[in-house]
Amino acid sequence: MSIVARQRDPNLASIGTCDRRVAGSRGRFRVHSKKRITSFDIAELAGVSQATVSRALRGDPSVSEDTRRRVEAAATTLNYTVDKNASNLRSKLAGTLALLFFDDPTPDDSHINPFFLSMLGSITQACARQGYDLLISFQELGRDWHADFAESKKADGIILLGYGDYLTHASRLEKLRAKGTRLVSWGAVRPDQPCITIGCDNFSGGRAATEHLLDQGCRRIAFLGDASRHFPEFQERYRGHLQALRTRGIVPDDALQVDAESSQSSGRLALKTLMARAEPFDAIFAASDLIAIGAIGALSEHGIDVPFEVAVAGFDDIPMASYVNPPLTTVQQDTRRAGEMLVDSLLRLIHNEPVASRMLPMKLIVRRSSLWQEVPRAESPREA
Amino acid sequence: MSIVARQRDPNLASIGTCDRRVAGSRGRFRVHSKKRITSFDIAELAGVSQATVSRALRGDPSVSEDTRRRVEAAATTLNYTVDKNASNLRSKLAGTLALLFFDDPTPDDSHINPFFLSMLGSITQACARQGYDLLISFQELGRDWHADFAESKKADGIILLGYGDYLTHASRLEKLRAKGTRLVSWGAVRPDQPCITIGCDNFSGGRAATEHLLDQGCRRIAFLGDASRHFPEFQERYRGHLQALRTRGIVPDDALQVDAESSQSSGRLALKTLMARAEPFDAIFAASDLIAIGAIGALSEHGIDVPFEVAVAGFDDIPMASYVNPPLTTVQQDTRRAGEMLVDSLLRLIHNEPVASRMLPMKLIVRRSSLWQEVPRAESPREA
DNA sequence: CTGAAAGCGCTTACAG
DNA sequence: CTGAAAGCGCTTACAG
Repeated sequence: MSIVARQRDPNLASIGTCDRRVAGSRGRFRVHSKKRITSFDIAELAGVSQATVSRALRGDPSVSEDTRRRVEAAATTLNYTVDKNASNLRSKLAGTLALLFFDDPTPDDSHINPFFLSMLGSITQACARQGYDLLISFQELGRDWHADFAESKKADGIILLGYGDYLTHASRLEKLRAKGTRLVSWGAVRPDQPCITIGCDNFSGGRAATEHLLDQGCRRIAFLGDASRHFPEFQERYRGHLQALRTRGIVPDDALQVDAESSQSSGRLALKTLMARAEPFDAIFAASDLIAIGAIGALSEHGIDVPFEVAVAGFDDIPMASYVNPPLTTVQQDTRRAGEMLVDSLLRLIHNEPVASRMLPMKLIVRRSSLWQEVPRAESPREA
Repeated sequence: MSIVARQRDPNLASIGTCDRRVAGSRGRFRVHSKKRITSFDIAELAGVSQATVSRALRGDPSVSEDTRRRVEAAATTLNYTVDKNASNLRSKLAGTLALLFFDDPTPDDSHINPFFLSMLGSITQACARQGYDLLISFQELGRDWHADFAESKKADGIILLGYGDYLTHASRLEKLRAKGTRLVSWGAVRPDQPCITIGCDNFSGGRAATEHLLDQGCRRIAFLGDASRHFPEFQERYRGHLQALRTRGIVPDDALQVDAESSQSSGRLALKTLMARAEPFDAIFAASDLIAIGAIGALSEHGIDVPFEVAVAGFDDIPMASYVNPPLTTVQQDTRRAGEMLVDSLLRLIHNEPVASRMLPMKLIVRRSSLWQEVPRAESPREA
């Protein structure tokens, strides 16, 4: 045994001939000074092979309990950490998920949309619970986005997040899929989605919000939000809205739909556009809370009272919604659950387990912005 | 040249003897089918050595323009992406920063503190601008946190974020530093900080808020927030608060300070504690907006009007602050700037450039929650 | 300006 | 249960 050790360390032979103080001075041999501590160092200290160190540290069941303990002790002593790059290179796994975040940096708020911030938080936490790291990357929507994480082996899979214009993405998503990239996205759950998608039940949410406004006695409900194919989630909400109207025998009026993207400034602008049309309206269903909050601001500038003159409902239930004045009625999306589902689905994809797109239930949260009952309404506009 | 090629690919020799169809059928040689495309494939296609491919793709100036173009074309053709694990393993750089996020998961809000969410957003964006990826990791404050990113070579440096009890961290930070880990933290900028720290000018912020409240005529200003060494940022704000009082000749009253951590529920609780003490107070300076918002909620439950009976100021200027009722006077921290500074400082550290801790200027944002002037106050409590 | 060769620090068949 | 050996896909001196 000692012979083996001697063979391994040529310096050992010279110790006998060394001055005692020199030999005693640390660093005479084993001069790891600036060198990284590797599994070989642990192996030497624990008296096992490097391969065994690797197995022990990864919890391979074939390693004996006794050996594992010795290896772990040695690793602790030397303050050793496995080099992830080497480990990933060999195993072809990264232990990391990537979040591609698409944000249209609207000029007014350099702040990120609070809804997505909340999603981001829940995704991060879900990853942590699963023992994965999360790599975050912002992608400006306009630019050519690169999702090299998977190909470059930095991440095992990708989560796409953002109000996306999926039409412009479709070809890229297809390309990624062709390469075998594991991919899940947050968005509108539809049969034609190019990848596994987790999303809120936008249709039911839109219907519930509009039904609620109808229940309040509103008859001319404006929809603020881009209802085109470019914003499938908004479009679903709009479809739900239309369905609620039709079920009650109300003919939708195109003049009451104004495009808007999810920001306060856009909501404010949409309200002004709506006012300029001089169409009477008694309620607003905004495709997102930010739009709703912007619209409420514009309404109050026009001296229009919410909810007594115009009832307002939003979508998302961002934290701010319960603090605006009046508190905002909205459709809540369970971001915590959403984050969990996204991470869970992606991991299933990575492990080649069956996965399907899924729709998460929404919940209508009624707050003061939509409540007319308190004061009976004098002159509510009739249907044209 | 063709001889070299022949040596490289033993299959080449047999082509002549093969049935034409077999030789023609793709996959007879070069069976990359499931194999990853590597720099060797690019080298072959571009007619250069693998080393040259590596140089060309990294933009090494020694590569000729012509060669670079050929290599890039080949890479595009084969849809090649550099394997980051291999590249990092060799170069010992990750192109990634890690964000260790310390959050005390308070029972009431599973949501992340909005202030940090905003910091997270700005840090992510700053990283993107610098061409770095960001690895995010949640650390529960109570637990033994592991910052293995640097050692495991997944990240080139670490940003620490969170209202930290730095005393409990100090030893760990020291250990990391000893290992040579690049580290910057967000927090209280003090001479005794164990690492480079970027932070708001909490002292001036606290002073400004209290001076403002004094200017409004308030005389008994309660401070809601943990003012112990365990929350250095809150402590600085408290110190600023005390200084403002003393400058005006007001003797601080310990009975007006109530511990609270940054959450609404904690703010609510602190307000109740304060009320239970039966000490008169005419204003509240909360160490954070969340505390302030919680306190306002509790005040309104007690039928106490804000701002006419009690003026309130917070700290942070989270997005919600301008939407609560009444809108909250607060001390704004420039999160965008903060994120930039953190990333910038960390990169300087990584590049061995000189860096120093820095304090960012704050800005008092006066909103309605602190404004008494509108209605002259009847019975303001006198100093004891 | 380019190539041949070594090696980063692991994991994983293959043996025993 | 453990070891010897190969090799993951790059980067980087070292030559020329």
